[in-house]
Amino acid sequence: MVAFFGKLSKSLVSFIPKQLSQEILSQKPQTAVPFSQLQEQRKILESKLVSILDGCNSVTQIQQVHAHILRNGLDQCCYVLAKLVRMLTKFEVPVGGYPRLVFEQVRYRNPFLWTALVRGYSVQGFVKESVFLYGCMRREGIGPVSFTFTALFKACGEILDVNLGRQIHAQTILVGGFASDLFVGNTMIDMYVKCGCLDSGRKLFDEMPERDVISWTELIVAYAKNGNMESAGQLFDELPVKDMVAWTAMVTGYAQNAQPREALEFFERMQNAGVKVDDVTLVGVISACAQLGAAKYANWVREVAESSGFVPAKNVVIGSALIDMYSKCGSLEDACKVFEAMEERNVFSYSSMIAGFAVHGRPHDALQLFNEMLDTETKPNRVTFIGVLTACSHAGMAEEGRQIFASMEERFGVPPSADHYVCMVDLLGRVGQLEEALHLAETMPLEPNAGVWGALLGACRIHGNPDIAEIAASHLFKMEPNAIGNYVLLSNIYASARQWDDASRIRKLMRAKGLRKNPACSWLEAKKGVVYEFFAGDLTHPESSKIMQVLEDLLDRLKINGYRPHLSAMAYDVSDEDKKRLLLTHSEKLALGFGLLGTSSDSSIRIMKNLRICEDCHLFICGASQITGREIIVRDNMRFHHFRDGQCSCGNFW
DNA sequence: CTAGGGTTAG
Repeated sequence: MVAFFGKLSKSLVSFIPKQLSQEILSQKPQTAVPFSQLQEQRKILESKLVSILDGCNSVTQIQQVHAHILRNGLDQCCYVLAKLVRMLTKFEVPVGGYPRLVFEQVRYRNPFLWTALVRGYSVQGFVKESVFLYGCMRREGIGPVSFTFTALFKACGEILDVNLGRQIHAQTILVGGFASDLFVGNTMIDMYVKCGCLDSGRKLFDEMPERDVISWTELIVAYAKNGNMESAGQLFDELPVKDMVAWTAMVTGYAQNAQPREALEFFERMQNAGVKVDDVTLVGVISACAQLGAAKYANWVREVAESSGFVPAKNVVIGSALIDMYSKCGSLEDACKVFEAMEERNVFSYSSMIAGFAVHGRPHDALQLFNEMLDTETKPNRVTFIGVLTACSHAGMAEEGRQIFASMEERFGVPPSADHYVCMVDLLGRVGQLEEALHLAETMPLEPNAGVWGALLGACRIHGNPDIAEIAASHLFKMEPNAIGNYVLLSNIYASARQWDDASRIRKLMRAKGLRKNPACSWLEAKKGVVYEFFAGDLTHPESSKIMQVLEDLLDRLKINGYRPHLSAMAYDVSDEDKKRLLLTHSEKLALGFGLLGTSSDSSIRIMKNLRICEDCHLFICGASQITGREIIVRDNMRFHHFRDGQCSCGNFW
């Protein structure tokens, strides 16, 4: 019987279309007897079978139960069969096949049986069919139950069809009573916010007769995703009973909105409130630590995770988050260790590790890992390719990059986005093919974003091409009129090309727009996790004279090795002596001087900077790493530079 | 049946 049925269902799966046929639905079904009015014996029987079905964890097991039902002439027990349909669709059995067949074999259909099918269609993404079936159900005079509506709203949220959602919303009121059902209300809020109609969701929330922590949390998350942490916080404060999920939503919300300190503060409050923490909470905290980029936090969060009993090797999400965090905190070794130890790896783990290699200037490791990833079942996604292309770009591997870019769509089904074009323009630009990069930007099939022109402008700085720089900048000034960096870059490109008038014209433009340079700032962590900050030209640090002495000494020794201060990019109308002085007090040099003074000679010096490292400092630190024999790691706002023995991992492209 | 998660660019 089982074998026979297995065969039958298989053939039906392939023959019954997923689209609903009018013919089948026009058969006359009849309303079933309500469960409460069933005979006692039948009640017991159905309940028993339902609990057996609940325990099934494969389609084969469900088929066995079904065979038993048919064998014993119970094929009109619609409560059990509704459960059966529900279980089948849970296992992603196509709803047009087997579950549909079960539905049709029952003559006396109850709301649960109908709903099971409505749900089935909706979870499999056949929303229109699901709604159509709901219409049929209504025509037959079958009243919906609350999860008929939750299924429909969930589907609308998936396909972002708010108009359909509003129609069904109207139905909940028309049919009566369902609009005030808590479950239905919550799914409606979720539907509205998923569709981007936060106001509708909020209105619904305000009008709901009954709300629970889930209703609140849904809105808190919606505000957070909209970048409105103020409203999220307000709601959170008003929330009478806060649970772990609500707290986590706040922690994660701050982390996702680039407010890592607030995220950590919230996490602390959460712990003080005695709320339990789980892996989801920790992922938010780890992400906040990644943004802070400090080893101090990295070590702290790892301890928190371990003391909460979460092992990175056994939790793929925690592991992936840690890989990202360690690589952003400058410790590629720790990132690798986590990656190696992981028992399961997915596209996030690989992408994070690949991006880690790319940003730390190890393109070959990135590409090797990409190839290893392809050997596994893991499919790369658009983010993976950003990492891979960035790696190619840093290694100057234009040809490999081109090939991978071309293979994205045809081999991996990932259509290149504007961001991938950014990588390609960057790739071509870095190797000096500026004309080609410009051509790509001008002819790409998508609308070029600011990143595309920014990459081109950056390449013009490396290769000193003011003409193409002007084209790129003209786009950028329109797209990002207030982004100071673009003006600075263009002005420096002009200055390097000795086009002083143009350079000062740009400076004037900046002034006219009221734009002021962000003060350059570098910082480093000394012992005990104390952070020291240095601003360019700022000699107020108590050890400034010692720091300057160290730098002067270094400068003298570097000059012997052939170093010359890189003055050309400075557009200031001051004497060369003053320029040299200004250069020597760049924030990253001050931090370096302090690092050489204040840390033991066997450890590496880790400096962070809020802007891109300057050309002169890059040269200076390269030399310093050779003279002092120290490893110096600088994280600027773009990437990591590992200086060792007079070489930098970025290959002088940055 | 309803709520919170990790990767990306100049």
